[in-house]
Amino acid sequence: MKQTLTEILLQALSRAKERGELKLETQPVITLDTPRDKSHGDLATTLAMTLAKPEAKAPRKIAEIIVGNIQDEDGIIEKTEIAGPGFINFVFRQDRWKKTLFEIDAEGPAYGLLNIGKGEKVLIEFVSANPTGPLHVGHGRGAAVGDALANLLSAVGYDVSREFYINDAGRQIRLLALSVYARYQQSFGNDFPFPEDGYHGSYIEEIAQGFSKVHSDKFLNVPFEECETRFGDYGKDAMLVDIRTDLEAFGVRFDTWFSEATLLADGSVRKSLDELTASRNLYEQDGALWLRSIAYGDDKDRVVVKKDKSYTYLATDIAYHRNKLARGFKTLVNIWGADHHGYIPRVQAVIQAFGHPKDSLHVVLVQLVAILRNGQPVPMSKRAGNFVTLRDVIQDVGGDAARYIFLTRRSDSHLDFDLDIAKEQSRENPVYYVQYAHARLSSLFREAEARKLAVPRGEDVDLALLDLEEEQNIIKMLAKYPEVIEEAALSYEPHRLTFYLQDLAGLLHNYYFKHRVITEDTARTTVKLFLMKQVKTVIQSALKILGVSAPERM
RNA sequence: GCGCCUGUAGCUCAGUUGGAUAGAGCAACAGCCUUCUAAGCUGUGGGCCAGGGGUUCGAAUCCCUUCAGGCGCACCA
Repeated sequence: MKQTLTEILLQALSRAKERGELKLETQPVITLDTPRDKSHGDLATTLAMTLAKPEAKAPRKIAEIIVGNIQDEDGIIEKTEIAGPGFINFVFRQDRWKKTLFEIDAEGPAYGLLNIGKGEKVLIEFVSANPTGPLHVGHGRGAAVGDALANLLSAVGYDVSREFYINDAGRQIRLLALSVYARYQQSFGNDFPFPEDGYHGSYIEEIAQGFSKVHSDKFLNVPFEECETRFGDYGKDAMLVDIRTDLEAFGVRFDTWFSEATLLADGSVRKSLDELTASRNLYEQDGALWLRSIAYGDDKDRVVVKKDKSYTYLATDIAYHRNKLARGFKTLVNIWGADHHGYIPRVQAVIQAFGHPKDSLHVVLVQLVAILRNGQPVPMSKRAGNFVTLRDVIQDVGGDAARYIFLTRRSDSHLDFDLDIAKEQSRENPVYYVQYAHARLSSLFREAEARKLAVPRGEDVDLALLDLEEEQNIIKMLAKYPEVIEEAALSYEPHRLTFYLQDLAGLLHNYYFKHRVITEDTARTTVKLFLMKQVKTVIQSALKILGVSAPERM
């Protein structure tokens, strides 16, 4: 709808130019918005006002010229109106709106899906939690946002892969190994000192127990240095199983689990650094090897190989991102905790050093989640083993509610997750409002079936019978769905979809309360059922993208 | 000290990328079930969009500045 009107306006502009009524030295961008106030029409443009200055004419005058040149060959416009300082408001003919109902009916679950991405490959990396402890709520937020975003990008035609990057190299794994080793020793009564900065959570004891079940006391007299990888691998694998289980319970599945350690093992890191040295993106100074990140907009150059010849974290990240690009992904999306924001320019520098445009890497920052209990913040420290796990939250408030809470906020805004409120108000949680709308519709169709009413198809209905204002509003909301999908996907903001759903469900509840769908009037019943069918389709589609279930009964 | 994010109703948050009279959900108050699910609907109250300055036809939105909160500023990962 927006598109056809844009074309009509473009034609009007070129006609005005031909006639010499407008100069149009530069082609203006045509923006069309849905006005807040319904009396301002279905769509409005500020075109005349933006042209006022370059044309040196009064905005209303320009608006008149534009309107005078509009040719509406297909007859979709009911009314055009110049308002206020120079808005041009358009009202569409009602039958044009109603066509969207046929579209939805014909396309079913495919309604709203677009092909902006044209099958281009996108890699979205998210969660990527260290395999040294269970997932906490913050990871849950990242998982919800990443998964919904992946769904959105698929919906607009990208070929999306989900990836979990496993930080299985480096000091934290050694620390994990030592923590498990210590608990292992202790479980046999040995007075082995627990590392001060080790992982104190009770899950370490469980891992140690699991280890002794497999290996019994075989390693009791082996010094840590000789069996570090044994304990490290065991602990890491156990944690990964845990993490994967939690994510699946949360409805999130990854296409690939990418191990950092393999980058070191197969020489990728060395190869990447050689490549960057050859392209003069690395240089040596003070015995260390540096990346020229300043050249790409970072505020300082960064060390990749330390004086002692060991790699920094950035070195493996260089290899990792090179690997991503080599796999043919044109767009890389990384979902990071907001505390990593300082790291963005560095990685964008890496991308550019490999000859790719800066914006082929898009980082979505997700603010950390503050957990509240009894209105008080719960201190969280992974080392101290004191934190609220994702698993706890799923058990407490349910996966659907948790996902929805995460997705009802812009990802870079702070989030207070009050456990008590989430639990107490779980029946009044906004997610139920939307799900309830779906359950009501399902129930409606069960009732229709019980009365032997067929689910109507396009050819059976007379849309002229949809004459209520509430019905108009619902239809217009349904027509907006593709735009919402597009905007949410292209701005990487899945929360927009939750707000849309909220609005749509609100209209539905209001309509459902005021008007009966199934009545003695067969023709009206049929067409109303037809409308309801399309609402159900859209709610289902949107909930699916958010990763929230659409229950048939509640 | 430098940088990033945030500041909108009592609370939690949206705000169509600069548009017309700033919205929703909770919470509060007053109503609505004989009829397709009341996890719903209707109504009321509630605002110096943190403060100040600027840009222009027009600012919650862009720029400058002050204040407040959070987070970063490693040859850690």
